[in-house]
Amino acid sequence: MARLPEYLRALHNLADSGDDTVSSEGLAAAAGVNSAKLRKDLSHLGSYGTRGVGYDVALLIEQIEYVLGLTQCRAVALVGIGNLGHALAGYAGFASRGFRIAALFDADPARVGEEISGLTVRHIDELPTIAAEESIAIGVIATPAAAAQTVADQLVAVGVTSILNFAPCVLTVPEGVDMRKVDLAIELQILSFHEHRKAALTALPGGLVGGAEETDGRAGRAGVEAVGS
Amino acid sequence: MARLPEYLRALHNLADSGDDTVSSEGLAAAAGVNSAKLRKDLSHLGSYGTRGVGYDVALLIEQIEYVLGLTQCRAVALVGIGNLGHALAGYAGFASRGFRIAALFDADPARVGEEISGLTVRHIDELPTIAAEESIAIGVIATPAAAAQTVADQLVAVGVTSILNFAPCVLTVPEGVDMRKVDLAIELQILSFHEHRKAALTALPGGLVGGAEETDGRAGRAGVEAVGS
DNA sequence: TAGATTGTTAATCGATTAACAATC
DNA sequence: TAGATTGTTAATCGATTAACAATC
Repeated sequence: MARLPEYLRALHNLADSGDDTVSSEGLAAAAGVNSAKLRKDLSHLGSYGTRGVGYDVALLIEQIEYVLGLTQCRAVALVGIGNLGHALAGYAGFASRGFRIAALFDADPARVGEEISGLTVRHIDELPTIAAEESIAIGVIATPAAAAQTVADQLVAVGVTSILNFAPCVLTVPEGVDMRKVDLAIELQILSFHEHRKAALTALPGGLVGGAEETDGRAGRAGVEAVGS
Repeated sequence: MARLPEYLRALHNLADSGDDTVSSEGLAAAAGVNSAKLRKDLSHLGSYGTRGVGYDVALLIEQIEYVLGLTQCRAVALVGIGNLGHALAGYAGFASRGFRIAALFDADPARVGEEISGLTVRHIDELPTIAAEESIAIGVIATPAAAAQTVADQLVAVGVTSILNFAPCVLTVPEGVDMRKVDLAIELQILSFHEHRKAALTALPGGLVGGAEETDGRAGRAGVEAVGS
């Protein structure tokens, strides 16, 4: 299911290129996955392909958008207008994919009142009022870690049941509230691990260097997968 | 392995609280995982716990940092200094967790020369020179999708073997180059799916409302897991 | 010794994927 | 009909987790 958005993006690209039909092989390549996996994923949506032909691009876009609930534009509240919050507020990719940033909040009075791409930053205390006015569906937390749990509680209190957390901490929410997390530093740390591993491999006594890079790479990956990467 | 950074963060919090020992149960709770999973993960690093006592916080931090290769500070090159690039360049969370943003690049001459938190934006053509000077270990791509593959190729050409991609597209890199992807719009689309599902559940004919929320929530989750979320 | 907690086993579960029958 | 491609089966693989022996 988490792969449907990736398929959707690939399908939009295909539609823009003028293709109106695509095989599982072709779409899988565009989305960077195995074609059997793609067919299995799509079969969960129902049967929208034609054997011997492929999938109708426009129809599949329609179906995936329906399943993802993208046929209605969802209102997003963004809390924490620091560096990252500023970037998210101005990120064009949200609007172009069915989301509307409907309100910006911060706890710092110095930031309240600032205008960012057409929206005024409100104080977090105004959340209940504005959440009702704008029927906020999704909350995005871009505050420091210390404030994040309080903000999550406030979002839940006004009825938000989907939260995207950028703060580097674990948040607790009630059953029924969906929470996703993006931690930029953790992404780098995972890459750092791979760097470290690759460095260790090339330093191995008797290890091959240069031309044998591919083979080494494969061996290294297998080792990583064994510890659960 | 992808969970080690999360454990590390929890351990740092514990150390700051003055704890010098922690049980698998306690650390698992702080990191938001099952304690059996945590013990299994840690056992892959070697045996650093004491039966009947728990784990030594300082020792475990040391071990995880070693495995993740965080004992050396890694130099990061950031390419694409738009909205998101600005935020990443100023993000304090990188420096505090063992990474140094060593260079900023953009292809737009209008952006070259701008100064952001002490660094001057360079033209992407200067990448080969500066990558060598700063021994860049990790590349971060925050360009529009259309430019991302070219940038990835350029990074690979100067010897970067770890890339974090924020552009909403699939990138192809040679064997041996590690690639991670963060797509902010996809995160929202996944939340949108859950919103859609929850709305469908409450609208079910004969569906329970109000007090039965928890039970509904569980049923909903089970249904989602069945389609592979 | 008694209590606590790790490290590991083994069972379970879900995700992946090759292969192929169904069918356009 | 022949070729192509889906939808599904079944085998495989890895990840999760309860349970417990080892041991501090």
